Amino acid sequence: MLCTPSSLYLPPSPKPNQSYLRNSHSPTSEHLRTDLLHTFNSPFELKQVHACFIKTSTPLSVLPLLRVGFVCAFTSSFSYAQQIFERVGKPEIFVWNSCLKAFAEGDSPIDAILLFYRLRQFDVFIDSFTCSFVLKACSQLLDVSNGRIVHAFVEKLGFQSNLFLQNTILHLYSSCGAMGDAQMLFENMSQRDVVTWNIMVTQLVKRDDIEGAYNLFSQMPERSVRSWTSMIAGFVQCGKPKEAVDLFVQMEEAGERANEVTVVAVLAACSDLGALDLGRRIHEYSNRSGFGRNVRISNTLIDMYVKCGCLEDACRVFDEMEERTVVSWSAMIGGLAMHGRAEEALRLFSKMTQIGMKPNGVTFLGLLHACSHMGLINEGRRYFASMTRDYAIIPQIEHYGCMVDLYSRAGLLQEAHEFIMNMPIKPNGVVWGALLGGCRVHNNIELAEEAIRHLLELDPLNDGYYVVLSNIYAQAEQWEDTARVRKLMRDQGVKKTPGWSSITVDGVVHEFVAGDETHPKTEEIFQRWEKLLEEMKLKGYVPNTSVVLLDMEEHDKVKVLHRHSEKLALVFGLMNTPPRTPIRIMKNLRVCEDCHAALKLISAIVNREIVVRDRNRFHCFKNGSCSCRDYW
DNA sequence: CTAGGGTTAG
Repeated sequence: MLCTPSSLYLPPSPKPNQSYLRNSHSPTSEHLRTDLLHTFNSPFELKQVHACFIKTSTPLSVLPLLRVGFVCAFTSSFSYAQQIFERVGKPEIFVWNSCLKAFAEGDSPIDAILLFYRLRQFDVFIDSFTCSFVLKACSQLLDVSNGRIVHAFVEKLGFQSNLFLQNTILHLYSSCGAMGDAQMLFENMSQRDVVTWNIMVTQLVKRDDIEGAYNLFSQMPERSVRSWTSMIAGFVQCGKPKEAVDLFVQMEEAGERANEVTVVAVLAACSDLGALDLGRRIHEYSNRSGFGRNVRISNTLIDMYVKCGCLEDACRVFDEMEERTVVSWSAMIGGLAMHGRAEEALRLFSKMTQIGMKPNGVTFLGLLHACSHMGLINEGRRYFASMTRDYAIIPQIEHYGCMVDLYSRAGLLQEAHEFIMNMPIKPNGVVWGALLGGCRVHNNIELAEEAIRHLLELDPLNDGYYVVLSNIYAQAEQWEDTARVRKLMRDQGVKKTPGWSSITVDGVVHEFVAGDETHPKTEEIFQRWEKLLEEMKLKGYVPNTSVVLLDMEEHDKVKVLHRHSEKLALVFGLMNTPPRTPIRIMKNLRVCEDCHAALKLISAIVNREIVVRDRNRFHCFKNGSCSCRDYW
């Protein structure tokens, strides 16, 4: 087999710890470049170093053996390395194992596999450590074929009872998606420990089998923090943040202390739920536990505060970070965009590039969001062009979605349509949906019908598109067409997702569904609403019933309108929180025009800040206006 | 010198 390392050069060691070669008075300096000791890249250079060592009576143990291994393993000098290792006085396999570990954990795990074959070729004695590192490399590469070969070696060498190796093999099969093999191995293992179970739980989660994962989790004879964390992270990943939080509470009750990874997972759950109280509590816990400088935790905190509507807190976390990654910048830029603060998002981006931080695709998604939310057409165009030209980032379908959204919202519907037709990748439901949304705002029935033709094919079960279309017809007073859309929905078995809003008061989440009269405080809520309504009317509020699609009398439409979930949640919030405190509401759908107008007026009447987290952005109502500047 | 969990987008 031809063995060539995946990269010709290893990066030099960060800090040479032998300083006497750097000393200019040393006789070695004229024979040996000072940095060569740690950076030799060929057997020839190695021999130069070696010769110098002999001349200066330097012990061979000073040689960086990982480098010797790397340089010799893939050249004809394999036996040269063997000779050196012999003289260093360490068992040969010990040194090769260190090389394997470095390769397996570095950025070229393939080299570990290649080295393994070299070791076999030279009849080097293989031990259990060798197998574990090569197996790790196979897992990293999702290379189950080579993994099976190593597995066979493990059997042949009689390591069946080595639990470490069994776990590594289990990890190999499960992480490569060979769940059948993994399952069989798991069931046949003569002994298992907590790691065995954790591997299974984690991998089942990764395969989207959350039930299977939780089933195993429940059966575990003992659990470690990692078991809890895997399961919590699993619930977050599959969109069940409530379950994640519940499990976290159980974990605390079980007396297990959260570590950094747990904190990240729970904070992510808080972001999804908009659970600000818990988020703050975890933030304090994290600081108390000394996790304050963990970059990933800070990144997740930024996102948590952003999604809980506390942009200022997010900024504070960002500002106080000692070290920031591209994720930190992207999270902050995306957060500003979500809150409609486009100028600041763009400014942050230039600051980012000024300090030499390289943006990635997600950064640009945030920027494009900022532009589309605020109608910055030219800037959006510029950034879209720049990402490929200046940063070699290939736009993904999400970026195209943003661009179509940008054009469509701004009313450039023809451009949006042309843009879709010229896309190098197949447009998805989000892309056509963005065009459809623009058609509603700008009343373009023809293009809306074009969009829906594609949407019926791409995403026929998504109720949102039908609703938007019937909205468009309703606005044009084409009632037969709205009826037709309703029939289409019935035929397809699609039902409109009920709108709900939630508000947290004193740590308790109150949920309101549109039209809901089951809340114990319903009577008081309606009374308070009627009072508010009078004041709103004095300020010029007129119910906008065009958003009600049901076929009914006008005054019934008004009734439906006034039972929209965000209105219920808001009134409940006004009744149950101290005056002047901000009110935060979460909503599963987008805010309708009527609620938007109503909330603006109410914010002025009651002199409160009302923050609403919509399906795709934030609205911050204050003194009668909204942070989205009515562009959404 | 050996095994298992984590962040931005949706």
